[in-house]
Amino acid sequence: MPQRMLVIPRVKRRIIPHGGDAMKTPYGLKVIDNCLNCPVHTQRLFCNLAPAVLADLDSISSSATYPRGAVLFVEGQEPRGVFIICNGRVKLTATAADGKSVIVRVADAGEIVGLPGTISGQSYELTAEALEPIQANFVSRKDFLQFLKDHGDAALKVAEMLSLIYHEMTQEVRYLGLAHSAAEKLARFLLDLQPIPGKDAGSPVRATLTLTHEEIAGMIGCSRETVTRLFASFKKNQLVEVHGSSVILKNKAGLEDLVER
Amino acid sequence: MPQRMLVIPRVKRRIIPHGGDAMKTPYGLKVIDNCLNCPVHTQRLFCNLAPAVLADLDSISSSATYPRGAVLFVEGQEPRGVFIICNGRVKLTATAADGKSVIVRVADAGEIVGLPGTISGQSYELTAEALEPIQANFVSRKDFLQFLKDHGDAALKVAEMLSLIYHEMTQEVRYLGLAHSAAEKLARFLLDLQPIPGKDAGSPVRATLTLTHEEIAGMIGCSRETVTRLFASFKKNQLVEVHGSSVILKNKAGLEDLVER
DNA sequence: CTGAAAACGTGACCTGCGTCACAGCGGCTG
DNA sequence: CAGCCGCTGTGACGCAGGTCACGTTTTCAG
Repeated sequence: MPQRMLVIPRVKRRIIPHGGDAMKTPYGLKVIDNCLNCPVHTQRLFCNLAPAVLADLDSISSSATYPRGAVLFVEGQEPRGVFIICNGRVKLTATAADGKSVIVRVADAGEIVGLPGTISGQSYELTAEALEPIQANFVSRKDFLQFLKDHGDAALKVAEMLSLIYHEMTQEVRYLGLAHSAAEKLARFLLDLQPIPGKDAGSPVRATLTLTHEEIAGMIGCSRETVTRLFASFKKNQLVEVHGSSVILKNKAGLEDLVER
Repeated sequence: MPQRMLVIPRVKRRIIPHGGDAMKTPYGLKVIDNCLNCPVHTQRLFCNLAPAVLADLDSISSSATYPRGAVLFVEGQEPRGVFIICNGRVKLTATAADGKSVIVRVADAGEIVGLPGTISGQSYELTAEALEPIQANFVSRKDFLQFLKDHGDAALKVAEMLSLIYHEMTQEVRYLGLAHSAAEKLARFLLDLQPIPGKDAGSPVRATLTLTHEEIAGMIGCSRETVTRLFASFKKNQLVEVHGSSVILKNKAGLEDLVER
């Protein structure tokens, strides 16, 4: 497999517009220019950390935007540091020698990628690629480790984050190891989607699905064709409805049946 | 599936004798009675931590021994705390509703189990069961979190451990997701075994394998019969030799071929 | 708008391995 | 020492889903 470029400049997919009125980049991102103001940080990342600590983090991080398809790092690389995602999503994949790959996790805004490698010093075990145009803060390994040494509470927070991504990884193992059929895996995948909070009382769950069939196949461990076929069969059986990029789980109980059994 | 007892008192397997001249329990363990003296701690666990910190840890941990088959915790339980394994090995499995299970990781002496759940507060995601009679120190969640708050360097160390178990989990995903055949998975499994350090210069690698075919099947994600059949075929093709519980990789290159391709 | 590439849809084929069933075989245990 | 249970070994069978091949639709850059 040829070594891929670190940053693939091609931007293929339609830009997903983000709400808010911040400055727009060529990729349609709103730019966050300061860690202290970043809503993501205060909400999820290092919540409850003192502003002084955040300011410290800000001083060592450098922000950048990347187009869709940009590769933040490749598995096997020496860990250079962590990327704190401000905006957009990043997919983390494990790749085999023949190019076959499994999407282990999709990191959303507010999450950190490259954390385990950076902490342990072992080479990155996954490849990180932007699913959409993203903005991310990079913190070098050296600076980040020093930052954690200086701020014990941040270190604890990092341990918490590691626990969360460990949890997501466990889900992945369940997909790959504990399913009897591809249908079961796809059903579980659909049920795991974040429901759109819009109308919550209504029973048919809606969710947005910005992954291709091929990417879904990577996540649940089957071939692209199987995903296509299963979607067709699910539609026929009134389990789901697909309109563009939004999925409606028409019969949630039916999907749960597929998983439970 | 019936809820299993927390501790299964039956001891079926032959006791694996441990070296050393410490006191022997009914299970054949040598007992370590103090964290400060425990060779495991100083070597791997919280290495480089100040003795005062270790003493603190000692004061909040309670030691116990468990027979083979004892279940330290079950997936889905509220996280009660962590178990620091002093002696013996613990297998961590994810189980499906129908009883099918995947061994995610085997934790050796010096490692901690129950860490992610304890840190994040989410319920244990795996089930921990003693593969052999073990001795372990239990630290309650409350005490452990306080301990980490008090000792920032320990928190960093915990983050490191989490990174390591994350790494092992990644291996598991590779087994389950990126292999073309069961033969490839078994070959990778055999190559991942810890070689016995005895005679290192000799090319045929030796390793001890204290897992049953069924357990191996759980680790690489296939059926017990397939493991048996593959072992037979590997023997026929002069790839491995099995003598009791020790495995000799006669043709390491041949095994690597199976993995690479 | 328009052409090309990516994504989706579907049929045919075939094989790897799960499943079932049962047979030897140690080795605890009473 | 007898009987039982857990582990290993092997054959037969079937099918889920991978793979290939190709057509259609959608996306998007210039």
